[in-house]
Amino acid sequence: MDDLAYVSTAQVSRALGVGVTTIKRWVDDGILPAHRTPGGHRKLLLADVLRLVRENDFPQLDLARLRPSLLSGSVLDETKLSRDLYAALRHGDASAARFLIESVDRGGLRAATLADAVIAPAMRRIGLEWEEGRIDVMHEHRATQICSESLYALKSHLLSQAVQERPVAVGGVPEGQLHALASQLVELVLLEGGWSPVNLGPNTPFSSFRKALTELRPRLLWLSIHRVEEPAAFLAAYRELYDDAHKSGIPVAIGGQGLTDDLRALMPYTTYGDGLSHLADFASSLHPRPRRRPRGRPHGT
Amino acid sequence: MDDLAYVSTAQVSRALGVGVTTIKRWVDDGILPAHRTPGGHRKLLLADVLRLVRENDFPQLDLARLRPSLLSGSVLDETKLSRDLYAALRHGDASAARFLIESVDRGGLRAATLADAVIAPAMRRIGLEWEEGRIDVMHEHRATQICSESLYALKSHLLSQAVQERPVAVGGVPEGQLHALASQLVELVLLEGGWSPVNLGPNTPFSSFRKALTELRPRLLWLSIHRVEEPAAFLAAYRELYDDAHKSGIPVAIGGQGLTDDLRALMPYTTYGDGLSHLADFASSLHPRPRRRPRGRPHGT
DNA sequence: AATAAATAGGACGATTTGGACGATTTGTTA
DNA sequence: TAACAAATCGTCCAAATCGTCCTATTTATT
Repeated sequence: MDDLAYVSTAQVSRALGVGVTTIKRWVDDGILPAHRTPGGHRKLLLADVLRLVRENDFPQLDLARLRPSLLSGSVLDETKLSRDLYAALRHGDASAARFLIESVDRGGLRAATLADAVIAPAMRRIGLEWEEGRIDVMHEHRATQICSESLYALKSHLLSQAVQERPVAVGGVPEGQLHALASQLVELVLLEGGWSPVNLGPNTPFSSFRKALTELRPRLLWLSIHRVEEPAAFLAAYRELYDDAHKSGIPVAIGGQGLTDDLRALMPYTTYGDGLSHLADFASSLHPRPRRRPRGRPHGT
Repeated sequence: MDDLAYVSTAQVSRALGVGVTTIKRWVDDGILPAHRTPGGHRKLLLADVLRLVRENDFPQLDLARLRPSLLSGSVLDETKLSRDLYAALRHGDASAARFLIESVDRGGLRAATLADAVIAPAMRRIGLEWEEGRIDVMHEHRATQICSESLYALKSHLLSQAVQERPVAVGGVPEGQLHALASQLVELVLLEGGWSPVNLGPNTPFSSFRKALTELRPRLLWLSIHRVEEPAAFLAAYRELYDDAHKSGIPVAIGGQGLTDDLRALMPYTTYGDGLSHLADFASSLHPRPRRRPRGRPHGT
């Protein structure tokens, strides 16, 4: 009875902007396929609705309202997801990539898992192919853009069901570095963990992070490191920032593939170099997230 | 049905003071976009109607009649919007910014207007304050991130009601340049104009654009120029790209605040340096959407 | 002024839509 | 398991919309 792939007539009618009676008639006339419960209630397969809307020129108000999972019952397999995502990114299929990434949310996978087990492998593989000269930078850029866009869509989704009163976390990608994707993933992980992330984006000077510490008074600071050109200068600047944060009692989480073991050994705490799952755990140790149980009849969504 | 986004032909005809038949004809002629129910009833998006009204400068518009709740008092004023957006960005109020940017679409403003009259002034003002040292880079970065996020949300919205069969346009920001915002706005403008934009993002080598030309066979290439460090090298690389595109018969649109008059004078076609409205016009000349034809007897014969 | 082409708008029967109604089903809570 | 509230059912009917045909108006050319 937990099959989320089904939607009711009322849900569809709201999403398509027509009356409930009309939906019922469409089903009865065979325009919309539907199953019936023993009691006679119509159960529409979301996939059918979406297909008909796309194939014909149906009105469509807000299909996002029909959020429940499209993956009827099938267990989410991160490995397969990652492979599918890789294929979609490789061929520049934006809508497929977006669908896959959003399905992660619908399927109840954690954001940290999405990052570590789905997106990271896919992007790493694309990066590898680029280094081997099997694809152009163009493909890599296109993949990054599509990924970024899909992640923003997902964030928008998480944001819509977020509660108030969240501790602030500030972070970004230090100066000289452009890879914004990792920082976006951190945003998602923190958002899911009940935080209010403020992403300063790529190429942000260390001084700006320090400014943000005093002005925004976050309870966590994160840094994504993609590659370190000059370790000495980097370490010096980082230590200064770290001292600042330490004085204010603000923990620092730093990670990314640019964070080599050599580097890590020389840095004061706290790294999440082994993946965003580490960061998620660390963050939730700072701010244990209260769990809610949905109450009452409304099964809507 | 008092659902918010859709209106009927009769409602529009009353609000605009024209006959119902006329509205129907406009829809049938493609002047006014509309969806169809399976039964054949037209469903017009309020935003599309407002866009038409705004652009054709209707003499008598009783739009308050259409949706009092949506337009309550707020005659969309780009100047005010821009000021409000500036304030939201300045204070890091992401949800306010997102609301403002989405309200532009609800109110029927064109994407090009959003870019030229709302976002550009707000971001320019923030950039100015930064140069004058009145705010930190942090604020500028935060504003950019918030803007970017809101624009992605808007794009996602436009995408959900897009049709198939769109010509492809490819573009991005050339190497050495990081300001991705402008390219995002181009994406929106093209999307609204019926294109399928492929954004290669910031810091894309010229060679990649050329690769994209042969591989994706776009019908338009766009470049966003934020700042040119070495004009000579830039011009050389650009000319090479332009020649490639020209050979394939692909028009090139180039613009951005880095495109000074000096530079422009030395470049082969087609610039949109004066704003995205220019780009929108240019793009729609390549892929014309149905417009109101001039009345009377056609010229010549 | 006369003319042709294109748009505007009213009228018609036929079709579609959506709200209202009491009866029934469904999922959660006691 | 019983009780309950929310959601859905089927049916009926008024209102809205459809497509078509016909005529009036506007506009640019002759």
